[in-house]
Amino acid sequence: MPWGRACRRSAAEATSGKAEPLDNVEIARALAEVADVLEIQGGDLYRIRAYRNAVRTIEIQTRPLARMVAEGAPLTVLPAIGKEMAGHIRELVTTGTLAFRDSLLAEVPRTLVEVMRLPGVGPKKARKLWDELHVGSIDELEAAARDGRVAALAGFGEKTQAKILSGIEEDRQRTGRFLLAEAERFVEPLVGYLSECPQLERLEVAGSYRRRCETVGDIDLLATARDAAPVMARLLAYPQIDQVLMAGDTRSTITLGNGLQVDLRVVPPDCYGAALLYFTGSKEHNVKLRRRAVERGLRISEYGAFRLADGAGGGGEDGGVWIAGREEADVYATVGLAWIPPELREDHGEIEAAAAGSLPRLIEVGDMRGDLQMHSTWSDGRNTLEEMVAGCAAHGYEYMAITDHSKALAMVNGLDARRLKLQWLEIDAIRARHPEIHLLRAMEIDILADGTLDLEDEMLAGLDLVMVSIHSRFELPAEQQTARVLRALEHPQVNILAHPTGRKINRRKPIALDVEAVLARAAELGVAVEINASPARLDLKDTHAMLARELGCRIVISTDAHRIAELGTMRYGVDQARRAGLEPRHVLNTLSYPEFLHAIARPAAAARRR
DNA sequence: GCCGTTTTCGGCCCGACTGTTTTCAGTCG
Repeated sequence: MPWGRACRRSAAEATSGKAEPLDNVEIARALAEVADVLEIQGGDLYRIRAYRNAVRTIEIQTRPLARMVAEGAPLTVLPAIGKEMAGHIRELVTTGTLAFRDSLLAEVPRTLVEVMRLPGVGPKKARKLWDELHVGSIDELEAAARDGRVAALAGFGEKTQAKILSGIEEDRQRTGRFLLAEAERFVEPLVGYLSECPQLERLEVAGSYRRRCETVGDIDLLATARDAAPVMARLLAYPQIDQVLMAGDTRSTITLGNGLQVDLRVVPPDCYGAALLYFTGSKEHNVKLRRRAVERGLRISEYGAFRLADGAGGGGEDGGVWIAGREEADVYATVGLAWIPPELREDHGEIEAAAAGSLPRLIEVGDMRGDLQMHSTWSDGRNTLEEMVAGCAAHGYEYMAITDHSKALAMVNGLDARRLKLQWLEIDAIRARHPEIHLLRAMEIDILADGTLDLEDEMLAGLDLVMVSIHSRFELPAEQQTARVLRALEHPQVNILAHPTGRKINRRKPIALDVEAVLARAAELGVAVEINASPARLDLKDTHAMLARELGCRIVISTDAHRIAELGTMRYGVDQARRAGLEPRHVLNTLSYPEFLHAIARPAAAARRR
């Protein structure tokens, strides 16, 4: 097959003079390297951040900066690009290199940055490892740690050495998958860019992205077009391409600057539905679907559904007669199934449910009537309480809870009883000014190491909503951690257990917790559990949320927004709820305000049993 | 280093806690 050839732009080509000018990916990478080395050198934090902000801007530009430079367009109109950055960009475009970056890299190797990212190692320790052991990469660090050279360094010790080794181990096991939200940040501009191609008819992102998995490995784009060539040409001209791995007539594979691999296939309209089904997966879902087809004398592939001649086996030279494939629903219909929402396609019982006509009416963002976790400038939020209220009102919510941190989180200016009372005064005033939304007095209260709460009981009684969560002592053994959480749930004032496992996807493992025991007890006590919609948390995760539903838990979805813009992350929580098969009736904050207040209250019987 | 102000510079998260080490980097939200 004429899949084309892989090609890679090398730095040598870029600097050879006859090559094309640097593209956005290379420009962003050069500035990121500056930020990395400045960090190791202990440079000014705000200066480092300025470079990182510039990188973020460049990463999502769909216009080539080189063209802007060539046309003399002002670069400083772009956010986070000032005089200095504009100068760097012009230098990179016109000379292919950046003297400032090169001078920084003369002092430390760029692989030292990976060393700095290990847990327990920061800029200072990375620098010391380089200066004293000449360790400049993860591999070199592993070797040094194995012969005990790391522990012998001043400022290091046996435990640090062991932590480094386990950190390297974890780093190696990391999946290389991207957070869904992070992938989205790169995919949405690409989809918008491709959509401007006049020959393009339909375009959809398939794969785990479409199933709304919490992380995605790569991106599968599926398109139909009368003529595939202009669509492929437009993809290959995308300014954010890092490498072209494959460039064929109907299929191309590229990587973007952040390493995300993107596959584009152009298929004929007659098999678009079948191909979308095939490339959306999951594999397990497809396998079961194909088996169901075989039972009915059919064959389903990415090209369509085919009726096999009597006695014909699957996969033979006679592929059967094409009977469907234009739309996904047509293909499902051939095996007697209703169309199944992508989020459910994990072979978790959705095919049986579709066959029985009992697919859930999945929850949607539009069902949400309130947001129940967010922070303001009273603790670590970036917007004032009133700004958050206005933000929630703009989202059309009927109610909201402001949940600043409690005093145990001193570093985020957590509230003690005195400041909480002051906040209540402000809440009273804001309630008067914002009759359009019900503002609940709430708090995200730390569960202390022994399972007690970080707020006095008499203050708890003054809250409309008590949310509890863990922000410390993540490493407790399972038995102790579970007992800690269970003790907190038993407190009769507690309404919601927030981000129950405390995980940060790709960054922090969940706490050792008997999730089933906690969910079961929460269900008995009438304590709701949260699906935290923050893209890096998504906690409860999909399977835990499914378990919560099965156990009869009350469930809420909230954003944990620390600024107005993050109120929009509700959709990621809803995505996970959909993957768990949740309907609006399973989620308390789809209820009207009076119904919600009634539903969130702890049943008296449960409180008495304490 | 950028931004926004109301044009020449201050704000931009940061500061208590932990573990390891013996003075401080890393962590947490």
